[in-house]
Amino acid sequence: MQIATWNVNSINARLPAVLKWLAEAKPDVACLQEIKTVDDAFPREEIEALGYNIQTHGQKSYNGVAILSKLPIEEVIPGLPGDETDEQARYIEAVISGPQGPFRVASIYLPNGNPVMDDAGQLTAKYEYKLNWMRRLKDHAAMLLKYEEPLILTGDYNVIPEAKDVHDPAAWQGDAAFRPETHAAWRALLNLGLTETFEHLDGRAGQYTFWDYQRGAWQNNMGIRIDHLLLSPQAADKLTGFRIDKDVRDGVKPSDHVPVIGTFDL
DNA sequence: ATGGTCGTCCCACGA
Repeated sequence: MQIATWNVNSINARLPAVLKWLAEAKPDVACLQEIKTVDDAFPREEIEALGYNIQTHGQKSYNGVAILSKLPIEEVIPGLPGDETDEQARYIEAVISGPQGPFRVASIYLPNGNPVMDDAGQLTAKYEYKLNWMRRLKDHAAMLLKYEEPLILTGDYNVIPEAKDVHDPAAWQGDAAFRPETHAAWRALLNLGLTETFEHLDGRAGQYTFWDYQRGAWQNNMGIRIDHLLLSPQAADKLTGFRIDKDVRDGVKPSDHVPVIGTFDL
């Protein structure tokens, strides 16, 4: 069972690249972020033709998340609980019918949070929104963990966990993905009892999931690791592999993120 | 060398 996450940076701009990768990698479940479209404009037919069921939580121009699954999708929760006034489409969760029983996945597009400081040296509303969103995610994850079922919380977390996960830590000092407050919120989430897939299986430095379009970042391997899979104990027990499909970054009209895939005996 | 690239949608803004 392959469960993937990929920030596609517009599903419609990325459709040829997404179809090519789905056909080659054949993930059973693919969580997409930044689809940048409303539900009605999602290219359903082309993706359904590859054998996927589709659930979207879209938004015009910005954000938007989706879950593609070759297996039946049962329950769907669009939107991160905890703030009825939050209008940004950054979370969708679904229960999937696996061959050995149901498991739960979430496709997460955690806020970027930059810029962190305003001219007066105060934290910006954008960064406060990121920190609040991370608190809401922690609260929701704590509730989900009580189900004691396989749970995979995956997506673009916009969090660089450690210095080894960035090409030049000094250059990213102060960025919203690498701030002490961000790291504290990240650790609080992990401390609920979630397992970080990459750290669990590999943990080596210099393996990235995002390279900026600017400054020849890809050509010079100036990347960061911000796309993650977090697992409940019941999912971690079934984890068998992990990979980053970094070659996708070399394709035609690539996203600035690449797919990240966990393999499970689920 | 203080720019540089995308995507959305048409004007800046977000990343």
